[in-house]
Amino acid sequence: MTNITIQDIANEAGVSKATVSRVLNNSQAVDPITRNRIQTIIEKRHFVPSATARNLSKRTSDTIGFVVPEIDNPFFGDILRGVIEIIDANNLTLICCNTDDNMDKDLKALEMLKEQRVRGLLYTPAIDYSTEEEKKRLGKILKEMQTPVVLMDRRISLADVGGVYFDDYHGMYNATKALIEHGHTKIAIINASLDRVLARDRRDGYMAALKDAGIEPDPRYNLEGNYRMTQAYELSKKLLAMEDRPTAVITCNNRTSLGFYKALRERGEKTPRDIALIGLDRIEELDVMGYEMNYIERDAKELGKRAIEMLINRMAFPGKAVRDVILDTHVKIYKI
Amino acid sequence: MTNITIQDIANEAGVSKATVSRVLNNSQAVDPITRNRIQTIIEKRHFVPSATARNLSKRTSDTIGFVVPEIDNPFFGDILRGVIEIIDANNLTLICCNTDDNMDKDLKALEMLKEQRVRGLLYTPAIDYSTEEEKKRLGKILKEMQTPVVLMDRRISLADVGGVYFDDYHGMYNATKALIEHGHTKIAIINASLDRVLARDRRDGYMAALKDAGIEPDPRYNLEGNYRMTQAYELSKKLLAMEDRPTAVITCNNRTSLGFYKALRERGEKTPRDIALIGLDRIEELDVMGYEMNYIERDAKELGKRAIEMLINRMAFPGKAVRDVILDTHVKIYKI
DNA sequence: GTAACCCATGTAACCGGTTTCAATAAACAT
DNA sequence: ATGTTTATTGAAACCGGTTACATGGGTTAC
Repeated sequence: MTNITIQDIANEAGVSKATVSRVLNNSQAVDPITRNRIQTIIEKRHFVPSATARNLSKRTSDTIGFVVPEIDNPFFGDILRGVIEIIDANNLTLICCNTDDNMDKDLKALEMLKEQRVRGLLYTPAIDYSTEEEKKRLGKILKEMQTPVVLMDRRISLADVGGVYFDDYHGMYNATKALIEHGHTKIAIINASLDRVLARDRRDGYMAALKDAGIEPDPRYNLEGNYRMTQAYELSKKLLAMEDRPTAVITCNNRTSLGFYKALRERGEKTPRDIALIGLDRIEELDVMGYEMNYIERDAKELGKRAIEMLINRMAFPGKAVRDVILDTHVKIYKI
Repeated sequence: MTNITIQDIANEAGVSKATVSRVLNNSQAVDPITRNRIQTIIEKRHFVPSATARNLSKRTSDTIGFVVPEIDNPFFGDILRGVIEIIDANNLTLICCNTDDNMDKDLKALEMLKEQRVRGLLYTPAIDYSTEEEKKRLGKILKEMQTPVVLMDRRISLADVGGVYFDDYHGMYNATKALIEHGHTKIAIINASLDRVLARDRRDGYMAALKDAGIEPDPRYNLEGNYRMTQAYELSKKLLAMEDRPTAVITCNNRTSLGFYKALRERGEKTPRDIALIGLDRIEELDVMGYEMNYIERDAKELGKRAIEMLINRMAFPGKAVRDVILDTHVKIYKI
């Protein structure tokens, strides 16, 4: 009933388990005849060695942790897809965690992954931490994991932690610029919390474009949300109801775009007739349907690939200096 | 540099590692004073015991395998989300695999999960196996895993394997019926491969509705695909170009719906003006945008929850008879 | 013929936990 | 005071692999 072990194979082959282990790992010369005999038995018995025992013995594992805030968001789904492709190609194993953008769940997930002794960590931190203390705690836990960490999409400044990010600064800059070139001056941005570097980058790109065009930014157009559709919807509702409302809007992820659209639609309005929109991230379904949403394109699958590649590299060369990867973005305009 | 172990804690506390283990597991009475001392040290040192060692010693694990064909498809993303919620609540660990609907990758993933000695398996088999031999091989591997298996969404008849499925028969029946009631008689179905039970169920539901209405089915309207957008697109293109083409179409998943729309749009046509459509599965983005696609609703997240719940139950009561769960579907019609 | 070497394999310790069993001391009963 | 029970803890084996080191037979060199 119980699982067959290396000892069972050794017994049946009349050798010691060391020899079987050598066959399994191709680690030392084994007499071809013996090797053959052992391999035959292994196949006949469908013996698969226990990764648990191997990991314990080797004091390592081939397991990678993957922690993101919203696994059912296509953005992270695409990232995950990219990650898994490389994972498969390298015979690694992926443990997935979802945090709902809730730092408590982040910490719980990291704890669990430490317990699992993962070899590396791919991580998009929750948006909701704020205090310096929480940040410190996070940094400490990451350090304690004794394992390379690669951040995805969202940056936190921590020593020794690499990351793959999008160039949201220029994404926002170019999107804003495109709107300005089409005559817009009252441009709103539905951003995430400015506590976070990424959101500040986006705001900076947006501000820089305004400044370069000599447009005075209106603080009322500078919205802070949390990446969720519901909140973007609420913010948009207010925004659209303003008497001096903007003529163009930029969002900060796919959910925010949808939230904006929902609010807009409720008013019986639409883009670009009543207001212009440039969304952050393509929404595949809309594109296929021929629904022409302008967007800042970011290749999430590519980000996933680059992140896991960086992680594997860091696993291979632990000492090597960390260098972030910044991925380009492209502004795709149908009609403003 | 290396990880701190139970022995380190024991040394520092001046006790044996057995006692530390007892504290960790609350498994036996330990003098409150000793317990306190040990716990303090554990916290001070941020000791997290190795799951690997524990698993080896206990000859079990808290790890669940999750194998699906297309992790970046929102349908599976939703399932995954449901699964993870329950996983978290039960302090389990989830290993994710993607198969691209390719049975070779299925087998490779299952092998890997066996190696990891997972406690249970959530599995949506690839669509592309066909021969009896392959099916046998799959059954054998699943049996060899010595672990409960719960199938998700796609059924294969194997002894001792439970599953959670949607009632696609009635979904299709009701969708077809709705179309008929709106006057359609030439109704096409873009299905998956009829090698599979699920696709046959759907065809049966569709056929039954036609029969109940006294409509002779047209074999040319009975399309077989592979769940992918590209193929649905090709099939739809041909279908729409037929001279005696159907007046209504039913698809078999979200990708198929999009493929159909793409083909339709290329012809400058749209629903429901030129042809009626009922898609299988809601497409959230379209719904939010107010794009009124009729659909057969299936709650994928709920399926995920039910599947992992069933799995946990089977882990707890290994002997218990297997009983499948069939989830209802609802036809949502905007305009036909 | 013997020393030096190589090849194939076995022995045993080890990884970091859990668990059974035994030991000791304190508490209790008589 | 002595025997019995109970509470707390330690010693040691075990889980299923890996690996450093030892062993022994067969070659080769001289």
